[in-house]
Amino acid sequence: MPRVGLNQQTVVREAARLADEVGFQQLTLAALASRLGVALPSLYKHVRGADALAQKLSALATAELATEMTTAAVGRSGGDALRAMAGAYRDYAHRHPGRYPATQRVPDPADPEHVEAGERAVGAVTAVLRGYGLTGDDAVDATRALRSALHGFVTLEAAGGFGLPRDVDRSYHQLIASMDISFRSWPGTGR
Amino acid sequence: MPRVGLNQQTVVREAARLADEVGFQQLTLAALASRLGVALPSLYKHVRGADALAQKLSALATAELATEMTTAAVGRSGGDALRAMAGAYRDYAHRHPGRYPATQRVPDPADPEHVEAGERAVGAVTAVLRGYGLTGDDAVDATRALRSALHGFVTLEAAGGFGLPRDVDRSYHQLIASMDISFRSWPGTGR
DNA sequence: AACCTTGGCTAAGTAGCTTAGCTTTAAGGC
DNA sequence: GCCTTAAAGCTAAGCTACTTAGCCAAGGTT
Repeated sequence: MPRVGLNQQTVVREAARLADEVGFQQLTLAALASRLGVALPSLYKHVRGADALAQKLSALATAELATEMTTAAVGRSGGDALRAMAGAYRDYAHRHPGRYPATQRVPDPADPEHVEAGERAVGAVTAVLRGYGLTGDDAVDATRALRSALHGFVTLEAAGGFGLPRDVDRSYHQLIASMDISFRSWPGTGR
Repeated sequence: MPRVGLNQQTVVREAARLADEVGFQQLTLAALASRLGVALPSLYKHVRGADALAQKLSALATAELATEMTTAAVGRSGGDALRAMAGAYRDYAHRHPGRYPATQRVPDPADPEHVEAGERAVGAVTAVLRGYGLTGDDAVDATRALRSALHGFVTLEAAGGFGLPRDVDRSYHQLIASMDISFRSWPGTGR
């Protein structure tokens, strides 16, 4: 039988494509193998198993997301940067419905690329917040707040949790606008 | 063989307990059956299958969460009500780590109790926002914002997504304080 | 007491993941 | 140009989990 010529990268990339098509939960080794034209156990030559594949997919998606967030914010500051980054975040989740959930996995400490990607993503947020004059503990709190808002919104939206007809784009716009206001007066919010 | 005397309610309740112990993803019919002292297929006399069980569990958890949110906010208004409700929300997620994820499932339209529970939960949020003078489209946007923030925070926290040592309780407090500020000036945030 | 509904059971089939161990390809050394 | 060998594929087999089919007994109803 002619070799297909796979390696870890091709396998993980195809898994990402498949996940976007069928959903992260429905990503299965069997489907992936048949997509790659290979018997299922052959995948084990390239990834250690289903869990390891999910972890690698997480690393890939996190790196992509970090890059898009960073790119969106570059050359902007303050509310401008915030809106651009938030837009890029939700846009990524829309374009890659199967990869996005993978980004929520905690980076594998043994995978330097994964760790680096996670740091880049958080760093992008931190950089935007620095434009509001937020540093130290305030920056940590604000980063958590922003990540919560973005992730929560995108997740609820994907789950179909927003039942009402009210335009979801506008709701997102309002959410980001409210975060902008919050960040401007952050240190005065509760201590 | 002596009958155990199960019914749907006992099965779902035990599933909730088990989920809290082992995690929602690890809730399995096999474990549930052995916990109830019954062979696995016997469960099918009470629930239609694994998916239906998850849906029933969602209904149970949503109802509980709605009740706790409502109870926390009763007799309070404005920021006071907001803080109480937000505290109850996160507290529920902490006390019931297995049930909480189940609440994110969209209610089954064919299950009136489930639908009602979902409406109660959203209604509790809406009621709090009415205390800020938010109604109509503004209320819809603000509800989505608040749900996103709460759900996002709790989810990231549960996933271990907050790596830094900075106190998570304080970050949550700051998040709620910032939402309070946002809601006070909501109509002026972006239109 | 006979009946029949219901809650339990065993058996068997499906899908998904994993491991073991074999074969063949094709790359590199001689 | 052949030989060796690492790597990439394969089949076979076993595990866990869910589901369906069909049987049997418990226990309430008439």
